[in-house]
Amino acid sequence: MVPQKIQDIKVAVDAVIFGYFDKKDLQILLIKRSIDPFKGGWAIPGGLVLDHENLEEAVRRELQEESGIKPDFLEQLYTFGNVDRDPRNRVVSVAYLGLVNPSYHELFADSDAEDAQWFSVHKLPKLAFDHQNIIDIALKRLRTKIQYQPIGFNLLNEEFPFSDLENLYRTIIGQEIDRRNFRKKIMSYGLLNETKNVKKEGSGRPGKLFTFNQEKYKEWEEQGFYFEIK
Amino acid sequence: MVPQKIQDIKVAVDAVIFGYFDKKDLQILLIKRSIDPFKGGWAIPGGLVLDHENLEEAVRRELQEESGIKPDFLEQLYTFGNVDRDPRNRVVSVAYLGLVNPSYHELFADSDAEDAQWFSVHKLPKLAFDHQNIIDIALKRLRTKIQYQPIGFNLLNEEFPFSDLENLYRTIIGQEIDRRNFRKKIMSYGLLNETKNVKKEGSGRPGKLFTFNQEKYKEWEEQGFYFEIK
DNA sequence: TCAAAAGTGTTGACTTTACACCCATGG
DNA sequence: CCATGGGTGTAAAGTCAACACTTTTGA
Repeated sequence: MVPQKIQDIKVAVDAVIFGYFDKKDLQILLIKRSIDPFKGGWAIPGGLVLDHENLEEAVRRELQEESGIKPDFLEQLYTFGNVDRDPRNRVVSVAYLGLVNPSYHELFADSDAEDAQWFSVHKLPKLAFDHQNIIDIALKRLRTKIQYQPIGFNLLNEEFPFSDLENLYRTIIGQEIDRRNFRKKIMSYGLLNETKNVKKEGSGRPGKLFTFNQEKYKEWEEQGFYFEIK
Repeated sequence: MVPQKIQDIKVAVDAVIFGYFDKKDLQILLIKRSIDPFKGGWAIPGGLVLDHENLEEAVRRELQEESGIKPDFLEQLYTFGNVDRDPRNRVVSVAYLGLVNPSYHELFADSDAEDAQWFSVHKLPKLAFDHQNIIDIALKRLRTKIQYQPIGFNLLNEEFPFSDLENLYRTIIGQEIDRRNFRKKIMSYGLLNETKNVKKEGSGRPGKLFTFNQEKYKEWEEQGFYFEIK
């Protein structure tokens, strides 16, 4: 196929992990680099793939090592392979997009990173390598994807008031939505199970709590829906 | 980030190239391997990335070398990185999806391949490596994508009768479509420019020839449309 | 004049949008 | 009783689906 000249390219994985805290912005997980290049700078988690592990295993391991996070949803995003991405070697990096409910995960920085933190997508620090570009692409994908697959639920608590879902969509899409029409649409998909519980905290009338229906989720995940928000 | 143990993984690119001949099935470009493993077997074009070239450059070079094809449309599909993909080394392969109008491209097998041929997606030979899997994923992507982006035009001649577009959709989606509704919908997007020419060959009433509107294409490519075919 | 493919409209069903007031609770 | 957020319906506009006959050409 190709002359067997020795190839000098490294393979890495990186992860853009989104988390959502109610009433706040959409957040992204960043780690502070403990080694050069960009030592002390912020970057998305990631690292070189080990010889014996599959790509997704590699991302999960790196996430674990660098931040303690185990994402609920994780899918391949895009592979970045330009020759000048890394000042040391040529590195081809397979980027993943992950979703996490941060209230179920404690963040800690392990050996491989000096620190790990959530940052609002609107207030990101300057990032190492081409990571800002990777995040931009991830955000675009998330915004598109949430409109035809029910992945948003991965960011919410197991039981959540309807308004959480509403705010999540508002936040991710960055656009006002009509509460009545939104509720009708979501309800029509049959994705939500009503529980008998109600939200306690906060002022105002307590909202019913919902869980989401895993079977319906799978159905809609496969066939997709069309959910344009006006 | 990660201990600098020497990594032993190779980086390759592969391409699933679709071509469409009027009145025929959708076709895929395959090459006959001239080296082991799978020597003499059929595979999708591809090969190792050179140190100094970007990923997309690598695919284009390999396609050129192995078949003489320069795809009109080419985008990254997915990266396949399981540990056991290749019996020799570990190879991570970045797969691309390409579209070509075969009547504008002569196929030839160059030094790197014994032969290069179009195969109907419905009559593929047994394929090397995990290439059948890659093709399955590419087909799925093509079928989905053609329903929200106007990429189909890349498969047609520069001037084409409306029925070509119709048949193309029928073929790719593998489903009957309503001619009247289809035409209305496509026309409403403003993607087509009517020419003064008509199709000559074939029996029956000659059809007007159309070209497609590059500017509108770009618009719709970015914003996407929603085109479910019933 | 026949066969083959091109071209073309309308109606009813359904879906989407726009829009505002009352309700339940806690302080 | 006030503030806060939760919960709900309807009508008009727009879009989609279903459906069949006429036109143009070449043989």
